[in-house]
Amino acid sequence: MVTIKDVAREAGVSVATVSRVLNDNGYVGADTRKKVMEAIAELNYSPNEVARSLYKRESRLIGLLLPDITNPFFPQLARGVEDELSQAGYRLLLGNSDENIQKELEYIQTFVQNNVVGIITATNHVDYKIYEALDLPLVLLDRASENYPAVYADGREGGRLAAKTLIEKGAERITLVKGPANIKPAQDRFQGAIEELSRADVDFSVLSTTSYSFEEAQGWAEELFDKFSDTDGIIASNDIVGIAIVHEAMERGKRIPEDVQIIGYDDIPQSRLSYPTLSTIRQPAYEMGREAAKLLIRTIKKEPGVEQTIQMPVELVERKTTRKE
Amino acid sequence: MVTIKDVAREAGVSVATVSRVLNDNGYVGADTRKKVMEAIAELNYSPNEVARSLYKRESRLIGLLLPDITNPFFPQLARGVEDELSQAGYRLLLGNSDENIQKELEYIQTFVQNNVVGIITATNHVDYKIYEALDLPLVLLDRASENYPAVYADGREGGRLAAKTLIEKGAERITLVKGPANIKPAQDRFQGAIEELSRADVDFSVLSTTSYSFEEAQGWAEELFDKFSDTDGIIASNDIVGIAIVHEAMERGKRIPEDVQIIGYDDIPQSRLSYPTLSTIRQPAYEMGREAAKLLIRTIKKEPGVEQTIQMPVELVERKTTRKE
DNA sequence: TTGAAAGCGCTACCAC
DNA sequence: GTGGTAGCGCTTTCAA
Repeated sequence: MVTIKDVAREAGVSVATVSRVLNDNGYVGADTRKKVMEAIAELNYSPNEVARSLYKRESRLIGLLLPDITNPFFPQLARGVEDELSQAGYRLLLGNSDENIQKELEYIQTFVQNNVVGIITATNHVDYKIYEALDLPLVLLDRASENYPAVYADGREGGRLAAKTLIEKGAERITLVKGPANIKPAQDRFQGAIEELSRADVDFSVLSTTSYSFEEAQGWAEELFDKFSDTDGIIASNDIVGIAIVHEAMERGKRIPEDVQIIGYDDIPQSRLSYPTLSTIRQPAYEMGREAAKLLIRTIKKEPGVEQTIQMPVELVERKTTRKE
Repeated sequence: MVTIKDVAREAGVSVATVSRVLNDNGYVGADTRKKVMEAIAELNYSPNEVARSLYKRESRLIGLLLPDITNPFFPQLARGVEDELSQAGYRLLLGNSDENIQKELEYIQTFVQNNVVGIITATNHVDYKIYEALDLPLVLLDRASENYPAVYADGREGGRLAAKTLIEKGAERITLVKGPANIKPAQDRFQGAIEELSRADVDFSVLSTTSYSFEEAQGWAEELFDKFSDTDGIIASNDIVGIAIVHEAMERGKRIPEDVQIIGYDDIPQSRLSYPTLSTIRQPAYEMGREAAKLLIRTIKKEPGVEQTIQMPVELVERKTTRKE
């Protein structure tokens, strides 16, 4: 490993001087600087971030905690975060929590141990003491909170929009799929839909589910049609479940959208590829990731007047599983 | 921040002793150990990984470089890597390269700067000098190489299997979709398919594509049916493209698998959710991630007799886009 | 404008 | 068994 000492020796100066040119602060004579630059190039030196981090008590690392990167909504978020962060010179320490508080604690701890300068987390456990005790910029992603800056889309509004859409498009026996109880955004959109449905003059029923996953989505779809075979409008808990429902409806020979309309949530990339293509409520995941990163960076840099919360717009994407008029 | 000094003071011992109980090496009296443990608990101390890393010249960090986490094949790999690694006490530094050598270089450099103990990379650029110069355990994931340990599935065999399957199931005018030229595994499976197709007594044509992405998959599918409207068997470059093709075939009123059979590649989770469900060549992505992590850990620990290469089995998953007999 | 040296938090060597 | 201390690679006073 080539260190700052080697560079100093090569350039015939002290390490202090090398450090100065490295960080571009303090006075350095033009020719000295040149010598140092040459030595750096010559030795192909690049500074040890760990030593820097130790001295300054802060690294260029940021911790990102996500429930499960395997769920297609999250890679979008992650990518948004990364693109913004890496551009600003930060690197990402990634953890999957599986919504499991234990894992979450462990990751947060190792983030701290590694001197991260900030944390972005999609957690349902913000109110645990570990977050309170955290002496670090924290931004919530895809989650709202009273106590921390957050970037999220308005789930309640999204739920309302989904319900309203189906009602307007003439669905009369609506089935609402309720996502996992422990996932906050799932409940928000559910509440929004309930609100709108209750207000309107339609029959509706609720299918309660406990996961968002590919593995089980098929099961929920089957259960749905077994229990509510005459439903003519389905509000899915997310696009994965939505796509599974579309699939199951086709299997059962239902005509979409004539017999049954289906609306998803999230607008994950593959919802454009289902057959028929899935109408859905879009959350701008990639942009949310970027915004969260930007917000975090501004907080880290202590820029004045940084907003506490960014609520991203939710939007209806009409495709082929809802009627046209 | 509470440091080892604070613990030492609290426990009335020296930092050396605290360090010994922390690392569980050297002699420590039972009662002394107890006092130290209590002090640690009392102060809620956890050691600074950065300081450790600096002294030992190695961290508990591992760099993972992937082309694009947004492509649904990679989260599976990433998750496999993470699950195995985190269990062994390592944490993940993540980077997306977009197959871009510049970004790749930058990430590798920051991995090194952060004292990672090893790197897992899915790169097409192994032969660049940066990897050569790397004085770190490296394992390739989803890529083969003569020079480095690697975990991958046999793309050639997979390509053959895809072609063989379609031929056996009676396709007579096969269209083979060729993936991006710069992506090694895409070419392997293509070559395998070509090989098998050439050997058999069938007509076939090739559609050349330059991406794997959701955004463009739809376009490739349309182009395919525009150019080869009478094809009765399609070998997709991956499942994304496969799903897009299934979708487009349905749009065009083709019966699947009667009029046209389609076979994908990868077995990403959503291929079970297309309509009809996509037959495909499965790569065990999650397991590949795990194996890569295990291999890396064994290399780091310098265990004797570590295999250089793990070739994972490729497997036909028959679903509804291929005929039954 | 430059260099010497302290110190970031930790580990490991050497004394006792 | 335990403590003192050098030193990991760097940045930043402070003096010169």
